[in-house]
Amino acid sequence: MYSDYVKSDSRSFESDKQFITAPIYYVNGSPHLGHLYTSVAVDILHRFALLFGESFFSIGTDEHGQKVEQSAQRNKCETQDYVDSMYIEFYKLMNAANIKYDAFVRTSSKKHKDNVLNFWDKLCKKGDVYEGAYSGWYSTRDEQFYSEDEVSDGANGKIAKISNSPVEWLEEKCMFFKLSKYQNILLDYYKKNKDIIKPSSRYNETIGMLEAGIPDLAVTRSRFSWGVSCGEGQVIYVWVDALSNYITAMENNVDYWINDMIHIIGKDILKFHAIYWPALLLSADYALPKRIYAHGWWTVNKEKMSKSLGNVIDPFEILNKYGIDQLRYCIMKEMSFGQDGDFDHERIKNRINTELANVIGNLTQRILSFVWKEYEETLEINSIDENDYELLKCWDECLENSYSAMKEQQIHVYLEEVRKAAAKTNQYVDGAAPWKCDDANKRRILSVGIECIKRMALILSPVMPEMSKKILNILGCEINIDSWFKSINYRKLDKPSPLFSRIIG
RNA sequence: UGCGGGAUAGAGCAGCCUGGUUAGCUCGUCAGGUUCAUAACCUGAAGGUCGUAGGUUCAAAUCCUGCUCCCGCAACCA
Repeated sequence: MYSDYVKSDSRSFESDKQFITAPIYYVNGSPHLGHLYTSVAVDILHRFALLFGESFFSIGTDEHGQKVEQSAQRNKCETQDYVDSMYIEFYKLMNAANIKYDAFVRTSSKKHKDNVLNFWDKLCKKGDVYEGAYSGWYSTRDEQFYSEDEVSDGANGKIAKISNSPVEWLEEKCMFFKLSKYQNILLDYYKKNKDIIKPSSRYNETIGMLEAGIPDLAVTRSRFSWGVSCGEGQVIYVWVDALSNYITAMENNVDYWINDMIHIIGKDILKFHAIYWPALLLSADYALPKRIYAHGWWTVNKEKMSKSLGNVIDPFEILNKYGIDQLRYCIMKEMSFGQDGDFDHERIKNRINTELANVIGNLTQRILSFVWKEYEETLEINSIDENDYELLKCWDECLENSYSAMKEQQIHVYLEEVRKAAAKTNQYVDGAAPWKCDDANKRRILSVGIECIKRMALILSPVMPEMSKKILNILGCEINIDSWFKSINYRKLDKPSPLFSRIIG
């Protein structure tokens, strides 16, 4: 019966590929919870996709711009030395959080700068870049020009309405990108492809911005030099520089990955990814992204996370405090992907104790230690009854539902599916009560239990790689989806120890 | 003025796009059960007129309109 079950339930999942990107982080400040969150989210989406097919994951650091230059000056060091030291912080975070990227792009690297010039060249050849003299209100802080109706009188002179940052009247020669040319093209495109920008509220926002009209973009700066020079004392606009990191990441495989770009971004950089970037891509004759997903922001105990409030969460500190796997799980479970969420130590603790220690950890422990105590040899499933079948079926559904949720970047839905299946398994063990059974039934029940543990470890491997590795090593399983339908093959177990310890106090 | 997000049991959320089972879930509370397991696990109960007023519909938490309240829109910044 079990072999029939395996046969009838083996299904092939669509094996496609994706090029998934995290933003490149601005090195003007230290890493915080937000950087950790974005990185982990993309890492999970990446690792999940890897179970079924191909995925390429890029991330990096944005190291150019006037503010970086100024920070370096304040710290009295060479700009390159300054960005090197900041880069290290982000690099460390990747290791500390077990982020398995394929490419880490530093915008100050030669490779990237060459690529930016190459990209720039394409825009110029297309005839989308023209020289103009810009006169307008310039904000150093925003690194941006504003028009007359975008500024107002502040206490100490003119300020930009949108950001309240001081502006000064400036006339400078610079190059423009014909962004307006792409306004209607993008509008049409998005209206025909409503599922590119997610969540849908961000789609609406983008349509709104496009309908409001987008003027041509000043894409060079001459007020500072820390960037990619395009001649005559001009430096390429940071966003043109930064966005093209995605091309740099693909190196020689642009043709291979370009059709499968999935950008995961914070909601603050929607405009750059949903409008500027696609326009630039069109200009350079590249394919457009197939998904742009903007996630929400963290508050801390319901307050905005900010330096002045002094409530910025240090990612290294909490990783160290709660554990890597635990924290990866908790921050993803804490908010619906796309919505804002709140960080609260009490809730993290609570979640670790209940969902991880009590449900997932304890379930694993009660089955493994039972088997460890009673059996010397392999426990394979050979016959199953109705209840066993129902339970295994439930895990298959979990797999399918998780798969479709993750196709839509619904990480929280996937995690909830797994938690539900784990709870079902606990119910099953209680109902079957193997501790009361004769040997044949005990073997049957525990073999099913082991199978469930294997599946749970497999499907959670994108979120908690270390925990999964620990279990799957015992059971002799590879981390790919074939293992789901392959029976396990293990020796006498080592004495199992709890996966997650409870946090007391 | 404006833009965006939100309002669902004591707390935190899902569901809303693609209206249709007794509106779900987690935590907490209360009462049982169980002992394989990390004082864990299982069962059951109490607790919501889904912010408000209308509209569309055979049917609305779900679609439409008005209103009220809350959060964000200085800097850092995912």
